[in-house]
Amino acid sequence: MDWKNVTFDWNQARAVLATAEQGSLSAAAAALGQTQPTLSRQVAAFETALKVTVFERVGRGLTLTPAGAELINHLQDMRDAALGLSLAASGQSQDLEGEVRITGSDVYAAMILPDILTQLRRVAPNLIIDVVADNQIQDLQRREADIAIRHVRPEQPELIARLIGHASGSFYAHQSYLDRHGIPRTVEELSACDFIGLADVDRMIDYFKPLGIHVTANQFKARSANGVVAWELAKAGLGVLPMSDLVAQDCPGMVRLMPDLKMLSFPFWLTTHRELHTSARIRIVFDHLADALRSYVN
Amino acid sequence: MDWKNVTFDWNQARAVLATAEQGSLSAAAAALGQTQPTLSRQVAAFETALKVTVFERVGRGLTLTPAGAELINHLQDMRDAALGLSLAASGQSQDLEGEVRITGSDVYAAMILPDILTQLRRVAPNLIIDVVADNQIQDLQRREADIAIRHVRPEQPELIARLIGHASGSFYAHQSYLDRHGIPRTVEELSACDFIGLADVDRMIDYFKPLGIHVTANQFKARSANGVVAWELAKAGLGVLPMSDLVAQDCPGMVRLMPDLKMLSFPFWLTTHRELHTSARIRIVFDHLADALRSYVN
DNA sequence: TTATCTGTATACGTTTTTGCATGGATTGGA
DNA sequence: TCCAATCCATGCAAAAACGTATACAGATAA
Repeated sequence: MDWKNVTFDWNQARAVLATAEQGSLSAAAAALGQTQPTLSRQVAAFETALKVTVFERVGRGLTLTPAGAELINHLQDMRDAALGLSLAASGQSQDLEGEVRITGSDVYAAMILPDILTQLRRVAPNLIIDVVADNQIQDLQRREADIAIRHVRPEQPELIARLIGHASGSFYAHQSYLDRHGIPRTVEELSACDFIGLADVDRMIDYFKPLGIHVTANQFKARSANGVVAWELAKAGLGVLPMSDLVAQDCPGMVRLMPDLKMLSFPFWLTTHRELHTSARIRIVFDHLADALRSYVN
Repeated sequence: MDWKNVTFDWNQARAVLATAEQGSLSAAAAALGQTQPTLSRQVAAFETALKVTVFERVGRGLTLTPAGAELINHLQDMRDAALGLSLAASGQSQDLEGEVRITGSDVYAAMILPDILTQLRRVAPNLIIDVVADNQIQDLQRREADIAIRHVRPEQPELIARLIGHASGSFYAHQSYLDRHGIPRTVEELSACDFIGLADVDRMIDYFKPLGIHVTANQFKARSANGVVAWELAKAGLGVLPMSDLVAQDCPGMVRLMPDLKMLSFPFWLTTHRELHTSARIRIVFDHLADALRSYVN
């Protein structure tokens, strides 16, 4: 590597960019937390060093010369890289340590969060992540968790919520079940299947009705309030279970039933308490979760 | 724009990258033209400012920590942008002025160079470009030109030559000619066409023979030693003319004959004299021509 | 026109950064 | 084991950069 072409003063380059974007040396100085004379000298020194007149001094304010305009894109590239560096560094910072508690349904906690947290480990290795897997919604204001992944918007206006996107769900059954009972191709055939029950069978029955699926409680031949267990029951061929497509799609042997059936799509909300604004620790986890979940949903 | 995240010392960032890539503070200092204590302090200050331990001091030499490794890509992005800035700035430099004489065949000079020189104007606005359009090969050592675009490698070993790539040629005729005489679909039919003559008709006849095209001098019903004129004669429908596909492809009305005919492909050489090594003026034109021609050829 | 506001350039004392010299520490080979 | 080579950290004086204060210039409005 030949460094000779890169030994100009990079801080002066930043000063030039700030001046160009802010429109004046004074504004740039304020933005960068320096003084106007400093910016003035840095910009002048940059022009001398690279032998390019970047600005035309026209009375009050400076104007970019055509030569300067050709350089701006490169300066912006430098700034963007510096911004990326800053973000990465704040993740790697030794100061960024401590515990962040994330809550989500047991299914998401078991099926989706591990991958995301593996990526997060790279970005912020000193954080300790506590995953609270519970289908009951935790109370963020009482600090039962710092960040919640839920399908409902929180009611409390004190909480900060970000809509990640919408996910869809479908009915799934294992191939072994379908081999024995046939593949249901209509809502009527589906209504005759065995189902796996989640926490509240009556709520499930009510939830199925608008889809045209009419079942009775005794069709729920296997039950578990734990979503992961219920999913395993379905994988064992014990019946049909509605499941988020996100979770189900990578599961071999499980067949998505009636793909044309329009199941309700449900929103993905990421919620946290006000400390998001003051805690870099929580912010970086929140932002990373938002990014990662968004890429899962889309 | 919020500059707070970017106000760390960018020169320190460069010091960190150089140290990481060179493997030691001493080597980095030598590469950057500074001293080892300076680098030592810059790296330490960077680590303090961003609260990241980038290097592990292990006896002789430093080793990147995992946290540091996460930052290297961003640092390289910054460096790459700085390099781009440096190149652009050297083009825009007020010092980069004077004349550069480029020679090439009249066809390339008229049909290809203008576009390339328009781009070059943006990159190096203070240069004066003199285009020597001549089908005779100019003598670079006698400074009849600074840079030559040719299809032959220069014999003199004192000259610097770069192979740009290979271009192909084909026979072309105007639609109006083909309307009158029909489209030749075999070498025999092509051998019966009228041709446009360039400088030396006998050499053209010899050149056609290995392709299976046998013509006589009196089939060259129109002639010009000037390639652009010959091309215009062909566009007027006066006959068939072999032409570089590069030049011909964007010419409406001109039809490429027998696309399956394997015409010889010819190399593109960019040649200059030794001053390339000492003149930024010539170097930037040479490099820009090489880039632009390469994108034309490929 | 004049007063005022906004913005840039320069002088000067202070702070920060740099290079030189040096000491301490580790590695590799005699 | 000892020596030489290599490399990093630190003290100190010189050099460079910075901030404060101020002077100067164009734009705006009374």
